[in-house]
Amino acid sequence: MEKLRKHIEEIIPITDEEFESIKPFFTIRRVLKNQYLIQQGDDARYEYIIMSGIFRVFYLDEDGKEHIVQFATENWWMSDYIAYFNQKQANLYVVCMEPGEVLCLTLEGREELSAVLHKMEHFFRIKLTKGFIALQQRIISLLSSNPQQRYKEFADLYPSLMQKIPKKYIAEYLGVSRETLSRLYSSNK
Amino acid sequence: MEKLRKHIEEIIPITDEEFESIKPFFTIRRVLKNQYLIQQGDDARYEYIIMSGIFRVFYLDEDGKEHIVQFATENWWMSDYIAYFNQKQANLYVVCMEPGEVLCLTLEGREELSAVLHKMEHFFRIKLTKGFIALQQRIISLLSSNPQQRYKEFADLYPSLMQKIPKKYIAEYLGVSRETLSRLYSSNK
DNA sequence: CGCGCGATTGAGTAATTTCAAATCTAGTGG
DNA sequence: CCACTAGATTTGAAATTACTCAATCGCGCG
Repeated sequence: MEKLRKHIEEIIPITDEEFESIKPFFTIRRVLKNQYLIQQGDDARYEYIIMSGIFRVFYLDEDGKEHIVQFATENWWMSDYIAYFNQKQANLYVVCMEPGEVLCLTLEGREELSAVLHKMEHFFRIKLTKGFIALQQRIISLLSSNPQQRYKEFADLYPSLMQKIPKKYIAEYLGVSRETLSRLYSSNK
Repeated sequence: MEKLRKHIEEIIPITDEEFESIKPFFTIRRVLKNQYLIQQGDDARYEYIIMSGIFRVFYLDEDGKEHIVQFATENWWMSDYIAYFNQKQANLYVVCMEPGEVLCLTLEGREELSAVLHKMEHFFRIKLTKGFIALQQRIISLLSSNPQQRYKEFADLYPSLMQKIPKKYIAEYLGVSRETLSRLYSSNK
């Protein structure tokens, strides 16, 4: 839980008392490799803050092909946010690639925290702002860069993930087939 | 300005007094067709809330090709958010396609409003949440749908824009050439 | 050692882009 | 009202890019 406090205080300092009131909203959960936190059809009851481990969030299309919405490691947030915020059934999957621990937060918890503690609403807003920017960057990248450039951008942005994640998932993140990705970096240095 | 109040109260009710304190943060600006609100290299001083008119936000790549980040009409927000939130120089362009009026808000204004009025921080958070979800939807669409499906999704989502916006910009939004887009709906009904 | 998963390679195919030209349309000025 | 123009759309054909499918290779783990 100390990690959570550090995480919050990267945005805004809080008192011991405040942190004590925040803690009960989060529950900790240990996750094993290949375990699913969310599957299509589930209620997306929680969003997860990652304490340790590596996860991927993906959409499975009608042809059974995976498309990766995001990777997530320490201090990242993840959920099927479309389902979570609208309290609908999940369309996405969240699965563990490297075992670890996550903190779970319900939407009611998030909203109550925001209502009761202005600082927490601020915290969530700032996190969302950063998330929003990151998504917009990715859209621009998808629209304007070819697969080769996108691969390079990804490698520059997330060097640590490059090491730890099978290339085929990176391909699914970039929106190319794994064969194409393989050819990109074998040919072009 | 009454429109602004209505816009805010779609999320959260405010008192007359509160609205009076909010108003001074916004300045109104009339915009002509083909006028640029932001150009690459500018300071992205403002975000804009659209009272009327139609706008597009786009990225111009090294080949001089446009890639549309978003369209915007009444009650939408727009800016080069990457530059705005980081207070860096803009990489994007914001240009008027149908004349109208916008409200302008600086980042300092946004932050001060958020700090002083918890309700406004709430308002911004909720708006960001919706924006975040929309961007994620678009990423999933870009990854998992072919141009034909994306075109249909766009038409379903924004039927009014279909009428008012030249097809070539829709192509740039969907990430296909205008020729390809043209062929899509000429062949496939 | 052998299995299973991931990565690579090759060949053929499908989709999209590019470039060029023709057509269409809305707005302007005579 | 008509002719003209600029921009938008469509069409055609060739070139490019990425995909699919299939086979092979490589490696870690039991």
